[in-house]
Amino acid sequence: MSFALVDGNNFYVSCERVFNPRLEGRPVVVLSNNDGCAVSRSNEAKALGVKMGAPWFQMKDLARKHGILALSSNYALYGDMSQRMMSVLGQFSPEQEIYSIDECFLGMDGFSHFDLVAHAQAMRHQVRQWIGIPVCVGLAETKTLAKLANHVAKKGLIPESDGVCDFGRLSATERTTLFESIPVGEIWGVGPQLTKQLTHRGIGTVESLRRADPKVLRREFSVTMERIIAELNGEACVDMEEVTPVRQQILSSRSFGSYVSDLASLSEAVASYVAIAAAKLRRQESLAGRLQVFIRTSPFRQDLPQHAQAVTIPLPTPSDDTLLLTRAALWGLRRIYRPEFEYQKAGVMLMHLLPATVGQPDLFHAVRNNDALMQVVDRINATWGRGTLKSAAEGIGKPWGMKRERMSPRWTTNWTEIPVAK
DNA sequence: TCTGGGGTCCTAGGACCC
DNA sequence: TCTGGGGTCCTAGGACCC
Repeated sequence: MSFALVDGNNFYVSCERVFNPRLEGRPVVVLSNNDGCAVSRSNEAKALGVKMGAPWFQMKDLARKHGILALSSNYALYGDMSQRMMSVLGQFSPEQEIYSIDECFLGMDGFSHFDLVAHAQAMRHQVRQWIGIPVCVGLAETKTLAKLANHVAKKGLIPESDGVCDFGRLSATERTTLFESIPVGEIWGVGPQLTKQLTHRGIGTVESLRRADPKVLRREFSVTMERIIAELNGEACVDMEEVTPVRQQILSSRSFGSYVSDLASLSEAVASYVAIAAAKLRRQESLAGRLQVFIRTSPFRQDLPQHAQAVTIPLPTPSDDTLLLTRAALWGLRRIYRPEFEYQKAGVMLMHLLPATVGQPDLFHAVRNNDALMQVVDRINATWGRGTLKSAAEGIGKPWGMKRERMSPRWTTNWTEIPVAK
């Protein structure tokens, strides 16, 4: 088997730079919702020590001192740029798995007569020219190794690699030397906890994990660890997933722009999250058997009284009806709500999903379910934008809504915000 | 003042079945 | 001292990913 992993460099920042060249060469970060944490950083920002996920309010001094520019996240822009990038990359292989907003795997089986490195350079060039996003490419015989090769390409660990790394071109000893220099935590699937436990056992590098006994580590950790070791040794255990599998749960939650303690605002928020989740549910043609509502205060504010609670509501029959789901959610919210707390976040999770075609309607389905209405709502919102048609329970002004003070325009998805050349 | 959102997989343990 | 064997389903919690 042979895989390529293509990954956009500092993806959100790169999207912003496409439409605002003044960001080029400067330290830039893109913040999470509510302008909370740094989730994408330009190389210049990384060099200044801005860590992934660092709370922005703690970095204000650093930002002032070095002129770091911060932007609110603009998912309309990133989502659209992602689709464009993926469609260009999809032309370089018959098999493509879109793994996240900024990366995809390409199946490279049958490309053995190609110069893979030249092929990868062609991808980089094409994406850069047509979309404006810089990407790196990793090539290897398993997905785990392709991810690792991508890391090597991005960090420039092999001189003159120029954004592409093909493990197939390394001799056995070159591989060993390289793997001995990479910490075990860089491996796909090895997070902070496993890094700590592995290092404790004297397994601190990629090479030492590759040579570890898979049976022993399976007993001490889990099958996942055994698979990782096999993949590091070139035995492919994880195949391409070309059709995105339907979700098994759908979650919609947000932090509030400021703390909320009244039931009316919480109800509006919960109703809004139900609408988002239910629309996703209908798009994948599923029904939900259960719905969970949760609310919580800020865990970072231990100086304030804490409350976090969830309630799961089994639905009488599986449903995808926003109005019915909203009623269930608000019923649940009233059960867990306590007026004396300052809530920071609420959310709704749809669970026990099953395909709409096998859902068993009960005798009163036709009178109670709003199938036709939902279709109209989805169609109108698809044409005119999310939230054009909504339930009154969602509220109008949404004063509890997200803080986004530094948002760039939706350059590519909204006629009124399209860039103008003067 | 201010700390993201949305997922998956795996394991353990309890309830329950015959 | 010793109390069957084999299975499913569900939930909670932990770890990981981007």
